[in-house]
Amino acid sequence: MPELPEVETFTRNLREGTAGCFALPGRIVRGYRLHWRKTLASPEPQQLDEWLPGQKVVAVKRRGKFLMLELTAYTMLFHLRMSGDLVTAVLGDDVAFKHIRFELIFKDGSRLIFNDPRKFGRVWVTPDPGEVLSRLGPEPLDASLTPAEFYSRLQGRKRVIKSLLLDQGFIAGLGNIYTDEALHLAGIHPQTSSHSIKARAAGCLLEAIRMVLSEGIARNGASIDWVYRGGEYQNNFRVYGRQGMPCPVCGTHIQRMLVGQRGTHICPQCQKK
DNA sequence: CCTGAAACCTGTCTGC
DNA sequence: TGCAGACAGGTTTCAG
Repeated sequence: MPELPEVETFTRNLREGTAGCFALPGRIVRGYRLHWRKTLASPEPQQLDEWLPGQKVVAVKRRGKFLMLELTAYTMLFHLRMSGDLVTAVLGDDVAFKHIRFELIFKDGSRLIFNDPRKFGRVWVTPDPGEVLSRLGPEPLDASLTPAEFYSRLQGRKRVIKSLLLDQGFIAGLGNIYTDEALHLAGIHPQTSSHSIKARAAGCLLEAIRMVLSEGIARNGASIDWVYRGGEYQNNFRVYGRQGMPCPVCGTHIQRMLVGQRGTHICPQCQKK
């Protein structure tokens, strides 16, 4: 489900609290419950029995599409993949979620619930989060990624631009929605070879990526179907899911195509090869 | 190194 | 109403 803006929204809510979601920092872990074995990527469950009790939540952070709970001596990482959802509740609450895969239980009886219908989501606990995050590319919103650096990275690869933007090792956090939106905003056809993008266009693309991600964060992410709720960015889509509808820039009908086996939405007028 | 296909899963929607 | 098939915000692995 979620891309960078949606994970950022979860992160902010769990760090600071919001209506219907309480803040995690300061809570002490009592234990956990694992309802679907594969959801726990690492370590083995018996290792968690040893590691988790007594750990305090020190901070809640995001890196790419990973949400990180920094504990006293370990880091717990969540990847929500296609349908993961993180919600808070109190022990004993009758929770309406039908697909709970993992729960983190705190000493005060509160709990963090990982609900995930499609079972693609994963949880890691590790003393060194670098083990899980080492292959990620740069954060798109981090100022240390300069237009010159971004251009140079594009030049170093010879791939279809949309597939490259979806590659988390190239840049971390973009998914199918924000990639389509950014390419449209930058006026770049998704099948353009990364190698052929000029410095000026690369600068536009980086700027477009930052615009759509910032706007997504400002609107608490995008809610499209039953999976994720609470976001408003779906009301600002320029092309995603709008096949047959007019381009907001020129009025041409938006087309849907496949690029790297992913549904892709373009304005054929604004995004020429 | 690059691409496409398949696998991992369940839920929803469309068309017959 | 029932049912098959397509499709879904992601990532990994494998064949060519």
